Amino acid sequence: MVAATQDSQALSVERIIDAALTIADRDGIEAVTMRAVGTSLGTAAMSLYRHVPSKDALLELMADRALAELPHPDPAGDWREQIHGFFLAFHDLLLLHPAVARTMVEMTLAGPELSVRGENVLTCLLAGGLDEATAAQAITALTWQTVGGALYALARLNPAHEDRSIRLRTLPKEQFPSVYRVAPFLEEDASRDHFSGALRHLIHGYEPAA
Amino acid sequence: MVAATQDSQALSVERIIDAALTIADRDGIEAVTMRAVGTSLGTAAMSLYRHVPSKDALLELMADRALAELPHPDPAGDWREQIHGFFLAFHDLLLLHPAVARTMVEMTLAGPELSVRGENVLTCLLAGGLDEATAAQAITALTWQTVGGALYALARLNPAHEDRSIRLRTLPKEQFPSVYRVAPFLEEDASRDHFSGALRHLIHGYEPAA
DNA sequence: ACCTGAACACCGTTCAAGT
DNA sequence: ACCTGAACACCGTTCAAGT
Repeated sequence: MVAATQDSQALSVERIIDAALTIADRDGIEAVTMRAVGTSLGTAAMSLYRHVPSKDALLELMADRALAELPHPDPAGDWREQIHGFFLAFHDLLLLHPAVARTMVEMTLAGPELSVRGENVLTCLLAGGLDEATAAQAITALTWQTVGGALYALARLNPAHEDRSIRLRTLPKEQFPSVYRVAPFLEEDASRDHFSGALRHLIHGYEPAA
Repeated sequence: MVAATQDSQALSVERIIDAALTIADRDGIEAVTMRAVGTSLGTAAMSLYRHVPSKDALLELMADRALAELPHPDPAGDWREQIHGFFLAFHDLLLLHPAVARTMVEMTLAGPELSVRGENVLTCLLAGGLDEATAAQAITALTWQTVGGALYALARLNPAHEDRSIRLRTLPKEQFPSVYRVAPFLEEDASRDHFSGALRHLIHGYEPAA
């Protein structure tokens, strides 16, 4: 009649995805092991396999769940602004859920949440006057720019990055004059504004010739 | 004068890198284990640790070795052509060495081979009239576009990709009209020309205002 | 019928014992 | 001084035995 404890609550795909995302956001994607997810739900690791076929499938489900927080670009608005806003939000979301960025490069995602946004993005691009071939190319380019930019920002956030800055400064100044001229901008925090600017350049590159 | 031993038994960092790259190119990055590399050289896995501090370090060394095949962009030539040619060659190289593409997103690479090309790329961009901040942004954007594009092409080459095409066609046609309009271009082989075109758009986006 | 402990076939890396 | 087998602390996943 009365459930013994909250931990003994029925297992479900939803609860498994939630638990895995919590671990990933807190301790990183490498902390997401079937044993750890099981333990956090008070069950054996093997019980998860009744609801999820494999760890890879779980990673995809986690990504699609996180992607559900993305806004929907509005084809009625100015296409440049809609595209810019959407991919900036995408970038922000990947920084919040580093595990999703990693999953996106490991697997080719095509979950329901991403599909719906894809439809809207393509509608915006077509409404902006891009032909079908160019729109296909643009959505790919924008996505990789976003995932790449997020991975780059994430790499700079972790401690191991210090090594890289140090290595940059050990390059002989005479042989690397351009690196030294640009270094202050390469070393500055990979900020939201930085990515936002790159995004505007990319969108500008796809502007149909007037 | 000590004879340079062509002796196949003499272990060295160079031979370890070569053996690891051979395995990676033939069987994929997941086949690169310390045990496998050791076996292919006729030694125990543990012997490798005398020449290489860790597996991660080996992966970085492998990437830098492969990157040595890259051309050097020429700051004296037209900057658009030089940049385009260099990143297209970069793309080709990543398709030849899939392991390198993976390593580039896992770690922040800054080996000697990449540093030299970075200097030349930046010199081209500065010569093209980009200011320091924009040049820093552009080299990052171009790199991620290239790595992302290569990973995307590689993902389409492996068998698991079929699932994705199938999933795309199961979307309800009425709710995904734009996806269906663009689908033929999304599904066509991610060819060299496809990437080349995206690269031109990106470079065009960074063209200084006349 | 559902759950799970033990086990399997792997990893990277440590360490002490081998030559 | 060099090398390496065994071992440690992990993985994802299978499977048969438990309830």
